[in-house]
Amino acid sequence: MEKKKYYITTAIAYASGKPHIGNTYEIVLADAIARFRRAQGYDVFFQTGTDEHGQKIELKAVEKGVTPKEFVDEAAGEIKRIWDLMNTSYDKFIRTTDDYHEKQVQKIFKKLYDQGDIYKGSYEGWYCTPCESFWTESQLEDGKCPDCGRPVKKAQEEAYFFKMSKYADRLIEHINTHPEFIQPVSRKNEMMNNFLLPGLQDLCVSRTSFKWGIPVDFDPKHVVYVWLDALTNYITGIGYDCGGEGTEQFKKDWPADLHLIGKDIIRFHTIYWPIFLMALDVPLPKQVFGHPWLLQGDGKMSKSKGNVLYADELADFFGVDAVRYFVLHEMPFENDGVISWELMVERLNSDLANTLGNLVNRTISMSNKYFGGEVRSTGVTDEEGVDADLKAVALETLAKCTGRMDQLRVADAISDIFTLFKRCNKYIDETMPWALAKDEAKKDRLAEVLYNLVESIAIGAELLESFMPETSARILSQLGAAKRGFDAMDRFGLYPSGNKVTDKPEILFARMDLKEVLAKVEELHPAPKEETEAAQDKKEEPEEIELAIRDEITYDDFGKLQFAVGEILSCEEVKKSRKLLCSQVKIGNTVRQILSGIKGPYSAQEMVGKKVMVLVNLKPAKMAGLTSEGMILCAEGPDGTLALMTPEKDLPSGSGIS
RNA sequence: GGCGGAAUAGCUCAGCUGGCUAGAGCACACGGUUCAUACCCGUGGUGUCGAGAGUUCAAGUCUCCCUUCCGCUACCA
Repeated sequence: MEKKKYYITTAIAYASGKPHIGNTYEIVLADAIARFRRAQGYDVFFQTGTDEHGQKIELKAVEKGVTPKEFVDEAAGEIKRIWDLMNTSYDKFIRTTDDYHEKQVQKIFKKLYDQGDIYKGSYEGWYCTPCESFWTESQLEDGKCPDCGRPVKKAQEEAYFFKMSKYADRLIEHINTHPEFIQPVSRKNEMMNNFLLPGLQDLCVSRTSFKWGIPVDFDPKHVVYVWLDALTNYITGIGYDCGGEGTEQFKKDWPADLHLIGKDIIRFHTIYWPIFLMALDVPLPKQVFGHPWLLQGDGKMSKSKGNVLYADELADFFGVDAVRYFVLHEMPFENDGVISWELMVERLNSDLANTLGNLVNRTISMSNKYFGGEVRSTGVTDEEGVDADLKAVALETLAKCTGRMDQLRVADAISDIFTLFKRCNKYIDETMPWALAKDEAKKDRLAEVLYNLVESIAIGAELLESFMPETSARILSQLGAAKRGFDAMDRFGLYPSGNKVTDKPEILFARMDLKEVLAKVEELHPAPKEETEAAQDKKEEPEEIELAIRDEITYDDFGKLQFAVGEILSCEEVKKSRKLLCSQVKIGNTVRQILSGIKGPYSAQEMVGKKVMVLVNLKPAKMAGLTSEGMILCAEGPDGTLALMTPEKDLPSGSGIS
């Protein structure tokens, strides 16, 4: 019988630096799902990789004094090293600098252009001269270049656009008829309400402001927009051929069964990606799951504090499987999870060392102590039904896990397995093997109890394989048990009677002392003293601002702007707006209402009484439902600090400028 | 501002289409046990189920309103 295929992907990691534990979470999650599907008998293909183009990488390479290619070679190597360290079983590691990928992206771009989905237009946006980069309105941070924080100016550049709206109706239809397409469903509503239903904007799919990308072959001053480049990895990696047939693998594996991605890039995967595929006449992936994030314990992750957590460091402390267990178990389906050294130690001690490790250890110890390691089924069962209950729990665990995994509720699946281990611990208390051992007549009963335990643990350990492969193998090996396969999980008693467990059980997970761990962490990452931190901040200050001169204007142009001194009579916060303050400003004999985005740096109270410069003949505008009749002028520092512009001497309100 | 979500034990959360004394895990306390990595098992707590009003024989569970938090998104002259 032919196995059913299952194609799963992670997002490809951006090769700009070392991935922290939050980034690493995704590959582990995907690995757990992939392994589980394999165990279920699916023919799994699991792809991951790196996204290696884009301006940020180009800049980082320059900073480092290497070529972009050298830069990404190293970064990709580091990412792959961590993926391997975490024992992830991916089948393919694609890099967007791979030649077959680049070639296909060019062909795709050309095809879309030829069929009219991509057209040449001009792109108006905000240009940062020093960075030579374009930004959209929404990319700006406080109206400044998000990369360097310097001012930007409006400019135009030639660019290619994709006609998104052409496919919008089809996509809406698809999403509505495939409720499982976007997971969790709350994300579906966000995409519908914010993008699809209001109408899609055409997407700019080329850049001329930097070079490190895949060139548009028929117009080489453009490079392909990184997302169009990156997303196609899902098909190029398995042998898609634009305009051709594609490989056998492509025909078999596409469409993908699951794109596993972070919740921050759902828009790209559930709107742009499906539309690109529609334009290429390729079927859509079956499901996109935007998983939540794993956050640092105190929320303030910063390199200077040394509290960024990396998978390799955590693995050094706790072991790979403990880290896998933590990230998989602590991540709920929809909410962000939290990781910290404290929580890590807590989980290790209570779940791994106490519940699981100790269970395996005590069971093997008893087998050795009472029967020289031989585990024999005698069929002497109890009268109260304790055995039956244990067996029932052991036999239902696979079905419970399967149900959870089908819903991508990986954390719950692990909990189900631990429910079995806890049941085993309880079983020991109920049967009290040490008491049975004192009575020679109960020896057969004792043997049966230990057999039931070993068998139950063997079942649990095998189920654990998808999540903690190494631990699973270690337990089975200590028990002297072989894997039976999911198909045989419906039977209790497959552990060969008379088999022997190891005579020297190893500790699976040693308990750790939180204080010791924290002390070691402190040694590795001494927290910088506050003073030095402040000193560092100061050092960064005196950088001179590079002035970007805008287009020259005439005196007449300037004369159009009417400035006057205004006195703030009253001021209040605009409710439900993040930045707006609403001021009543006396300017000469008039009073105007002016809104300004300065809540935060200035409170409503401290505004009152101030004399400020106002641009008075600006066309009134509505903001947050209120009318603003003018603009209060502020100077803005490179870091976004705001300072009201006030006349240096006290002048009556209404005074003009000269 | 628009759309959506959440508010339940000290902490993290379950509670589907309304129905018996509101649950789990962790933490804490007490008791039991000793095979085991001072471990495991059992027992326990006040939970105004965010505030208020309503529908109903009956409401964490439905409706309205309020408050607070969160997500996406727009704006921030």
